[in-house]
Amino acid sequence: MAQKNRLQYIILGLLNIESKTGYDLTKAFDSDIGEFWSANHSQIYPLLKKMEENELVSHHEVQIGQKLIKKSYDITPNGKKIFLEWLKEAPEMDNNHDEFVLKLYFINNKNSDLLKTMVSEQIEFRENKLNHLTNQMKDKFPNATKRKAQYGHFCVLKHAISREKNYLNWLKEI
Amino acid sequence: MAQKNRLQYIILGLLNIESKTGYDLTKAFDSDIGEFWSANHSQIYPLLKKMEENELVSHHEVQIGQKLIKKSYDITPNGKKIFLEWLKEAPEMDNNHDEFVLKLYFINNKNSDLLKTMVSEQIEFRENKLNHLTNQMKDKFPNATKRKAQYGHFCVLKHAISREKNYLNWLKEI
DNA sequence: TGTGACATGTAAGGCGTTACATGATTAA
DNA sequence: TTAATCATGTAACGCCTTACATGTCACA
Repeated sequence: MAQKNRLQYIILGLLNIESKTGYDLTKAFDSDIGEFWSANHSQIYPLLKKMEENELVSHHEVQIGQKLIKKSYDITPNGKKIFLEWLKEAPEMDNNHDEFVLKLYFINNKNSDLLKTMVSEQIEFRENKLNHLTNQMKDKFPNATKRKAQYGHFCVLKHAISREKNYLNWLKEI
Repeated sequence: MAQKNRLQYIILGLLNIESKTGYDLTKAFDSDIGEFWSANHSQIYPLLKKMEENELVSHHEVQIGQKLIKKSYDITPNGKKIFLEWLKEAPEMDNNHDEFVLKLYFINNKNSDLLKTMVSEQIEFRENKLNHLTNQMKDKFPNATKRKAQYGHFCVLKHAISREKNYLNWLKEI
């Protein structure tokens, strides 16, 4: 029944860069990562706890002021292993989230084979999608009358097409 | 504590076009609507039941073969009212779903004031976002060295920027 | 001395996915 | 006659949002 649990991998990816607190992670979702994923602190803190139980992360305490002690989380060797395995799997296409972009975020070597494979697979996937969409456009809106009768639908379809074209251009640049 | 419950509005919008069965609605999410929203039949059937209890929809039965009886759902006057109220509200910006595109899908009159207002508000919103992203780009990737060190992050940000530009072009065409 | 950012949690409940279940109809 | 599609449900469970709750620290 297992669902994707992608938040876990994002956290591992972020901790793989450097040790962070729950608060730091929360902020990351409001800035960088926020561009393609969101999460609240109320989701992050319990998950970190669970991940620590599963030995994917550990934490050390950092004294800040007189009283405040931060918990800074670190990725464990096992966590790294799990993260890298996930990164290598083919990204799943989900309507709501783009797992390809998510994985790309964590790939920093421009010349890695993984990157090349992922990009070319993604190009193929997107080309199929674009093809499907342009066919839909031809079928549903062959003339101005139909375009007018369902203007909203027409606009949305046009949007999807231009989005895919733009996506492809971007992919080909990489 | 109420969450958005946008699926309900999509169903109302689809039934507002014409009477449909749960199966028809399910199929709609695999084609047209699937471009920007997804839903499974296991979510749709119980929701239709609940919506009928709340008098947003009703159903009539249609005999198909010897034994099979379909339930075709119709929007009620109250359902229409609720749907139109939702359509008029400013779309909320959510990281996962684009409520603007969703609402646009249901607007068929090219010259409606509602469309004009929504589009211009959306343009403003997207321009702010684009601005914010280009600033981020300047801050984080001022030179080739930094772009190389975090190549994935750089690509993702470039993607977000080109996506927003593309979105704006599309909006301005409408 | 008070405001805003930092910091960390828990609880309730709705939303969405996956799986389980069953049966009818149509067309090859 | 059998496979694909049509058609309609329920159950389990994880994910996510909203709200509740508390306290520290830096700076003006």
